[in-house]
Amino acid sequence: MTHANPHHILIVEDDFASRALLVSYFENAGYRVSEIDHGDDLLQRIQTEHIDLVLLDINLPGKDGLTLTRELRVQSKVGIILVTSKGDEIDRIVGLELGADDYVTKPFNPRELLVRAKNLIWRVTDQATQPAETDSLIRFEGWSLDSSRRLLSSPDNSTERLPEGEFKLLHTLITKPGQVLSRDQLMDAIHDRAWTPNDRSVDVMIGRLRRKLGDNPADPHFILTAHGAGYMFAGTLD
Amino acid sequence: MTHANPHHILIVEDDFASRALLVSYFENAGYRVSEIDHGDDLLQRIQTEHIDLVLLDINLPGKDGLTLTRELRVQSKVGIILVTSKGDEIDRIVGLELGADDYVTKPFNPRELLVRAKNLIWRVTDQATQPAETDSLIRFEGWSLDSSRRLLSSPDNSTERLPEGEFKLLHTLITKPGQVLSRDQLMDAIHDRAWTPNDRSVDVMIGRLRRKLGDNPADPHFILTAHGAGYMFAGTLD
DNA sequence: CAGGTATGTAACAAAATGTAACAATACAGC
DNA sequence: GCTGTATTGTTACATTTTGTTACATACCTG
Repeated sequence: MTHANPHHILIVEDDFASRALLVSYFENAGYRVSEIDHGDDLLQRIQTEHIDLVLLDINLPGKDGLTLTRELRVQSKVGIILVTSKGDEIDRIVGLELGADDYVTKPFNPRELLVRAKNLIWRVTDQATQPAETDSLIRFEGWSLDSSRRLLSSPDNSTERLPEGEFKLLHTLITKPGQVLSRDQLMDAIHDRAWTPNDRSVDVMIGRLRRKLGDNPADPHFILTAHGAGYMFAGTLD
Repeated sequence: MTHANPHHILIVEDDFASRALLVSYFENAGYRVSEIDHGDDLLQRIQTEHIDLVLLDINLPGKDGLTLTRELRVQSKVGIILVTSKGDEIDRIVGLELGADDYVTKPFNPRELLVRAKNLIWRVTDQATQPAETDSLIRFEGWSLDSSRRLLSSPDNSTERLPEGEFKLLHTLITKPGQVLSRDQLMDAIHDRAWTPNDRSVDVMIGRLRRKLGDNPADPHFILTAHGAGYMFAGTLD
């Protein structure tokens, strides 16, 4: 079966025969397949190409598959299936613990491999329903937020520059409208840090933002409080 | 990941020993675990409770695990891991083809099971980045509930903002009109927590909601009491 | 209709949030 | 480095929301 927009699978395997076998399986199943025989520029490719699933041999020249798994997972949510040859159970579990979604052992059952790949791609691409973020100008109800300069303009055309923290906070909320974000998530977005109980810094910053947005905290229009949960942006994006 | 709000795993397994083993694994790992010994009301539970992952035995009395997998996948993106006892490879692949994310074979390696569950939950909850609801305005008999702003408007056009808990409670009831929801289900919807006997917080919150809806508890129009069972929304949705 | 159990809710207690005032920190320009 | 300014973090206390308790009332069963 051919897809109008097939999903893209990257096979990283140094053994020619194994690689050819994998490629033929997935091409016959209608996928777009790329192949490389080492993982040294894997991170680069993941960043610059759109890849849904990586089939990663554990035994590779240069960086091994486990190292690559860890590095990959830090910066990407791509699906990762490890390909192992020996029966080394520990390696495989370590692979999972480093963030791989699954592993298959050679010789593998092609039917099982295909269905696992298909299910995983469904999970990976399903979540990709995220709004594009490169919009440098976000408009809502007469207001606008210029992401490139952190400029907030009100409907009466006055403009002020938001501090880094307040900007990140507003930007995080505004890119997930209607969704409650926990203090932990907001902390993470602002400072790449976790939230601890008794930390009121998010609340204070929400208060500062509300004032700049003309929001009355007793009946806010833009930033709502979800008691016991976090905050939510409730404005309407243009 | 904080344990303040642990992820919720549902174990469906008829064999007591196996079930107890699984429960202990996941409880020790800090998850919130529920267990049932048959799958007949599994679909119902998935709809009314927040569940991140289902561990599903294939051999079950009543509906078997494969049937349940297919039915589940039609209406939910919940994580599904099949638990198989015998080495029947075909069954397992069929399970994957029906939409299960993974399977484990008894006797299973607890370390592997835990890390697979953890990775899958990461995928499942990560995608929970759902786009804003489309049903943001619910109307009933002159009243309306604006989900995006937590606003309740009465027929005489007065409007008030509901607190988070009351909003979630009303929203849960109103989206299942005519259906009795137990205190446990309501607790789960409000706080992602289980209900314990002697906990009257749901009742109190129902009382607060009734007052705001102008409902006389002795003869309520919107929120009916199902004695010994729970509560039910009885209004007519426009 | 007595007795046990479940629900309604007022009154109170506890927890979470809003925010002013201040302290600490970062950072630019010198 | 130093100084002044902008930004962020902390604390304390007012307020709001939620949870608990106690008792009145309602319901069910025999």
